[in-house]
Amino acid sequence: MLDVRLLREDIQKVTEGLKKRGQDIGLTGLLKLDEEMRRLLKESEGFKYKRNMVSDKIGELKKKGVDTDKETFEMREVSQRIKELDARIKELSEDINNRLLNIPNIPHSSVPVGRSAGDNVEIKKWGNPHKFNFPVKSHMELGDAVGLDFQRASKITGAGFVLYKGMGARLERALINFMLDLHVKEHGYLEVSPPFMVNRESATTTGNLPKFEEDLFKVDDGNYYLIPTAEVPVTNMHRDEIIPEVMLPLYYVAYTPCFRKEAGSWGQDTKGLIRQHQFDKVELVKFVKPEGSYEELEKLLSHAEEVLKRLELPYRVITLCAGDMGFSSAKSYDIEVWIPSQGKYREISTCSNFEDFQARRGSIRYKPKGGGKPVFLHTLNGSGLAIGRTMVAILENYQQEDGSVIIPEVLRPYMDGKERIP
RNA sequence: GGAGGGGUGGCCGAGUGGUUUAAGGCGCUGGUCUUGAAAACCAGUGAACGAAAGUUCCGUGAGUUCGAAUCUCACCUCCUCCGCCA
Repeated sequence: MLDVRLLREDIQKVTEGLKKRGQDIGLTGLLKLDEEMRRLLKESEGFKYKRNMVSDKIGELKKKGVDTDKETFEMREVSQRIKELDARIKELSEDINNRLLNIPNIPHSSVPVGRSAGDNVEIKKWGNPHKFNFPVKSHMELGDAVGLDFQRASKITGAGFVLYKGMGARLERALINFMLDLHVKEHGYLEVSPPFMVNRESATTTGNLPKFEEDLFKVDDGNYYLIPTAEVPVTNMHRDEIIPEVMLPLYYVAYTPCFRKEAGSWGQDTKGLIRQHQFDKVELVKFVKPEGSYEELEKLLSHAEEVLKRLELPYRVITLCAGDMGFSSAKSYDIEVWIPSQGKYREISTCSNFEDFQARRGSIRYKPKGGGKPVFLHTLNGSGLAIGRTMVAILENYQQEDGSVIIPEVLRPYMDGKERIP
């Protein structure tokens, strides 16, 4: 959420920032509402001051046994007026808030201008795609032998789900454990295992609500939502909290399944593991002071990259252009892994700095050491990594002519030393 | 699912209609004292809006009243017991 004060003080800057995203949002109406609300608030407070004074006086007079009918009658009207004003103020502030909640974050100055994925900028490549001297198979073709069962998942639930069996299930679990261990033991993250359903407030903090409700699975029973990423529950760990400065930075890593409706992406990646309604992901989340948040983003990115380096999977990193970034992000990098069957790099992680956008929505602040007012901190997160797509990359990049798949060395300790599946 | 009891500042805890501008304690910060420390003593210690005066916040939301932490209703949540259950 943007700061209303920024709108009041520099509406030009905000408008330009949003234009960079390709969004032309009129803000003058919002400013008018804000002005009116503040005017009424002043008026209401004046009446409240009066009410408090006279009410105290009534108390004293009554103690002395003096008649207070005149004052009581007068205050009855004042109270009525306050009630009306407060009702209007509440309406206005709800309206203002709703509008603010629907405005995306302003891109950081280093973010390239652009409308869509075509304008993203590649900044780094690592590893070389392997040359195969036989026709490469897709992970769907390879998957059968290692226990990927799409047919049965579809019978059990429907399209967009997968059933892992045998060594496939084992490989998935190995990936989760490998990634968690790396981030916990070597990168200094605290492992958390959060709820997989969240309430409205939590989904609003991260920016999934109110604008993107159609992307979420709703659990009707309790007004809960299945999480689309661990970012949602983990970021909300500190919602409505004021953290002592000495506690910062906070690094968390969480493994969770993720549930997404994928509304609006019909027809893309309909087959295979790339796009599923449910997939597993290991997610990195940081709470940091504003000053260092962009260095923290670089570090976060390197932590996610490290997973691919150790798995020896070729990848590249791109900076997302303003138009291709997520709603809440101020700057995002995508890591894309090489997919041999498609002959291109595909997204496997997004690392983002949200600055204080989410912190403001969720009121997540820290208390400065030397005293002073609480300050909104900066939140960041990134996949480290998406398990399903990592599975795809391993199956395809490590495939052998006979249809078997070599297990990357770092995963073997998690698989009883096995070197190859099936 | 049934029955009962709670939710007050960083923490503990008093407060059942009007000097409560939320007592008191602990913790924390600063000071005095001390060779240094501890102890003792003194002072200061929540948040939002506002230039300020001030207004608001005692789980949340409605209501009663001139006036609500305090009374009424609904909801949320925690605890105890019973039942069911991984």
